[in-house]
Amino acid sequence: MAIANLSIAPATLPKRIALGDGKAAPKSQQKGQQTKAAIVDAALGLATQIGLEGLSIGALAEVTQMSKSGVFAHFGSREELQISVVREYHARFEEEVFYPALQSARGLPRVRALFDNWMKRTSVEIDSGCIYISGAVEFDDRPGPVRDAIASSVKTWLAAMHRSVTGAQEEGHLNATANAQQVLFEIHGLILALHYEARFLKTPGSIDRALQGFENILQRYGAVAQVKPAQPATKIIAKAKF
Amino acid sequence: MAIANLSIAPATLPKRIALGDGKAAPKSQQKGQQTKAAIVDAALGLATQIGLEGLSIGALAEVTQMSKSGVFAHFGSREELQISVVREYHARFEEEVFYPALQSARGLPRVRALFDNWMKRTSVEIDSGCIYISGAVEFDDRPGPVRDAIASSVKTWLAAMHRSVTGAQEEGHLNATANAQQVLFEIHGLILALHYEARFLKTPGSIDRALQGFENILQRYGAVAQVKPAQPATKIIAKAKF
DNA sequence: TGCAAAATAGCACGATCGTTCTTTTTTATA
DNA sequence: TATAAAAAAGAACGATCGTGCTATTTTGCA
Repeated sequence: MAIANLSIAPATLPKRIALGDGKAAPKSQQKGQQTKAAIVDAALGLATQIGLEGLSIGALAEVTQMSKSGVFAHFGSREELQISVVREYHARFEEEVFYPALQSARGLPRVRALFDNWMKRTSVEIDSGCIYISGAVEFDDRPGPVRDAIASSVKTWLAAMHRSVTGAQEEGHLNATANAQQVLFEIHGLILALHYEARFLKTPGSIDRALQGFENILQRYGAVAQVKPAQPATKIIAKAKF
Repeated sequence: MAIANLSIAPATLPKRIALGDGKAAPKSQQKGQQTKAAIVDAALGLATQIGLEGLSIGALAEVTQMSKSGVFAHFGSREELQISVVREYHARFEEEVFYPALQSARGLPRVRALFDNWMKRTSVEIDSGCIYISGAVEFDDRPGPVRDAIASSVKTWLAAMHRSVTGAQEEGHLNATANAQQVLFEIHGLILALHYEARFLKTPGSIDRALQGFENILQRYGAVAQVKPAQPATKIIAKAKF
């Protein structure tokens, strides 16, 4: 199960075969997919730093110690390479941010876990860069499949966060009259401000400000006290009530 | 007087001579500065759409009906052209967002006016693009004078907003115990989320969400009711108290 | 009006880009 | 181990890029 039913098939990964499936894995291609995965991995590393548009096949060939045409052959076009990178990013985001949060109980704990994981990833990306943010800027008025891939991934993730918020409302952890879209917008703003101020402006203390902003949002939207989720968190603001 | 004492001299504009200054304006260069201003104007239009990195001298020459070398000669390097664009953007931002807000009274009215103007500009930039946002992504790990120019402009503006918030605290319009940096971070997040969701994701209702978010922030940080500033505003949430 | 200076155009350069085509090497299997 | 297929390399293409150099045009002033 992926973030949503419209999850993207990880075509670039070496097919993570279901263990003990009985049926032998399709043996037709092996080395190809393997090096393709290595190329996508390197491309993802380059793209997070210099952006999907800055990603060049020549530079990628140098990094992977391959020839330009050798790299190119795996994708058929630069655009297809970019899409593969977006898909790989999506898969890792899902694996790192979404899935682990499902361990937390439905309601406010899961909202907190999702945000915490999102924050952790964004904190790392202060150094490495974020494709969802740079890609949005690079493709915001350039229609095409790359833009569609990025937008679809982001929307999938935001929809997952949205579900967790409405879930928290249904559990009575958040004010039922609150507009979940509004909550999401404000949370999204915190992440974007963190990325901007920490990565570009290098403003110290940005992470704490994002965390504090999240607590402010929860408080405003009527979060009642919860036992903090298992993950080590930073600070508790909401007063105990239950 | 500019946003801050470290304001940038508008070297690219046709010298906006002080009217009736007595002294004759320096006549040594005229046509040159004039076409240079026209080039910068066209460059700004291109850069907001496709970014400072996407800005090419060839495309600029085509737009301005000039030769590549004719355009190039005015700047000496592409980097200098980019810096000129940033400076021009800064000047217009100042003129459009900062100065008009000084008409509003110190304190909360001025904070509201600054944010309203910022919102208006950002709303326009949903279609045209914003150099402070795209530039941050393009140059976030590329040191150099272009990055410095963008960062300096943004910091100047954020510092101006920061002063207005502390001013509102001194006037007793906002909670004196509030952290102004925190307030600014959250406001900045609203602008960034608006740009992201409206321009890239094309999510409807984003403008209203940013406006609502601003009211939420003011309410949280103890805004007492104010007579709304002269500018037509959208909605009042805070309850009357004074 | 003539003349120096400034502004603009023309042209070519080296570099890099994505892509195509052909050839060589490597892989997987019968 | 032989062989066909897949993977990778090599070389070249047209296009675009920023930039430098030289010629031409335009400007402003004596």
